[in-house]
Formats: sequence, structure tokens, C-alpha cells
Amino acid sequence: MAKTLHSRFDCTPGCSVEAAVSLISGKWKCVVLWYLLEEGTLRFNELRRRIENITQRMLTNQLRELEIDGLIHREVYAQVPPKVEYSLTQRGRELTPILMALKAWGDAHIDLFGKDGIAGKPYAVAADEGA
Amino acid sequence: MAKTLHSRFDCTPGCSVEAAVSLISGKWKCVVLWYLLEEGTLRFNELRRRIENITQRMLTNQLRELEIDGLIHREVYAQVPPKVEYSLTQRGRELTPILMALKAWGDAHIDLFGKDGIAGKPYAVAADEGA
DNA sequence: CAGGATCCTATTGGATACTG
DNA sequence: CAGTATCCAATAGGATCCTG
Repeated sequence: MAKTLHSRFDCTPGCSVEAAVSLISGKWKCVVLWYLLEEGTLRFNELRRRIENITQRMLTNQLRELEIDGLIHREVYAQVPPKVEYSLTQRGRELTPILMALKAWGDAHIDLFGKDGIAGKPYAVAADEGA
Repeated sequence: MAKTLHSRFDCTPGCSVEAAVSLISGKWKCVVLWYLLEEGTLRFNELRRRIENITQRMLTNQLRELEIDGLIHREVYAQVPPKVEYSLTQRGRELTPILMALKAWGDAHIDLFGKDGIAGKPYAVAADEGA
């Protein structure tokens, strides 16, 4: 890698968290990343089918942003019909702990969501156990 | 806990990830959660000072949503001047792996962000190492 | 101290139709 | 197949002022 600033340019502790969040925020990014982590390489429509009810516009957007942020690699095959494959870059693969943790948490708590999936957000919990 | 549905109500794999993301999405939520994880219990203005350049409206919003989602506990002391303390609930503490992973990734890659912090998003990377 | 109430803008997200 | 291009609605986010 060409030039790497070693300066942490004084940053509050939460700043690191904020930095990571800023890259994976978005309704679908983590889902996209997760599928690429699981399956290695996927084409555009393969991703679309897996994520279901993502629009192609959103998928395109999220993929572009992830690419710009250096988290995924976009391989275009010069042929017709077109073929484009997406995969994680090294830096993208370094998100693995985050993605695994998200998946694990989701698996453990998915019951708490309405039967409509995530649409209806979680319930109003009465978990009044404090600190 | 009163009633727990054991039904996973058929859900795509990415759905679990989506569920987790839906709770922690938002520009500040993970930062709030991270500080509460680190410091245990914090008052409103303590959080505000730590996060710096979050507005009080946003902080209030995020805290309310986190509370509704059962991730944080809000303890109000009936006194004047008012005193309100926030802390993680059990379910909130279960986010620890996610928060730690975010922090770790941020620490490792914070250099990639502009000197203005997160404001300028990351650079356009030339990391053309593929699958 | 810990917010509530308003107002406003920017960004996100979605529907639909079209294309090399 | 893998997108663009438009248009539009919803939400997130922010600035400012007020209050028990």
C-alpha cells in the first residue's frame, strides 16, 4: 500500500467505532458483506435473489459504495451477456468478526422481532433489569 | 422473560444480520453503546461530552430508541436538578462482541480516513486485490 | 441537568421504466 | 445480465430556542 499515515490524529475513543460504523451503515451493506463472506464470490443477480426485496437500484448503490470504500472487489468480464462478480477484498474480510458477531446476535435474538420479519422492528421490551 | 417464541419463522440467513443491524443502525448508536460498555453507567451530559458534536436532540433520540429496543436501561432519580443514568441491559451487553469488533476494526483502519475524522468518509482506495 | 418542541435540510430508500 | 435514469416518499439528522 502506497502511503499510510501513522498519525492517529488524536481521536476520541468512540471515533474508531464511528469510523467503522460509517462504512457499514446502510440498510443492506452488512447483509451483502455477509453473503460475500459466506459464499466467496457472487454475481449481481445472485446477490439479489439471496437478499430478496432489495431493489436493484439499492443493490447497485450499496455495491458501489462498498467498492469505493475498498471493502469489496468488482470483477467485470468483457462478454455478452455481461458477467460481474463481487467478492470481499482483504480489508473487507477483516470485517469478519463484526459480521459474525452480527449474525450470532441476530440468531440469538431474532425471536424478539415480529413475525413480519424485521419490518415491524422489535417489540417494546419490558426488560427492566438495570445496570 | 414472559413469553418467548421459539419459532424462527423461516428466515433467510441474511435476515439475522439484518435484524441486528436494524437495532444498531444510526450514526451514533454504536458509539453510545460503546461508551456505556466501557464506562458502565453514564449520565446524559457525560455521554454528550464524550461523543462531542452530537446534538442533544440526537442523543435523546438515540437513547430513547435504544431503550425501546431493550438495549439500555434508563434510571431516573427523582431529584432536582435532575439526574438520569444510562447503562446497558443484559441484552445490550450481549452486543459486546459486535462493539469490540467495531472498535478493533476502526482502530486498525482509522488511518484511512481523512484528517477531518470521519466527516470526509474514506478515500477512494486503489486496493485492486481481488477474490 | 436533562430534556421537549419546532423547523428545516440532506440523505436514504423505493417504484418504475429503459438500455448496452 | 447488470445495470442507468427519473422521480418521489420517508427518514435521519441538525440548528435553535424553550423549560421543569
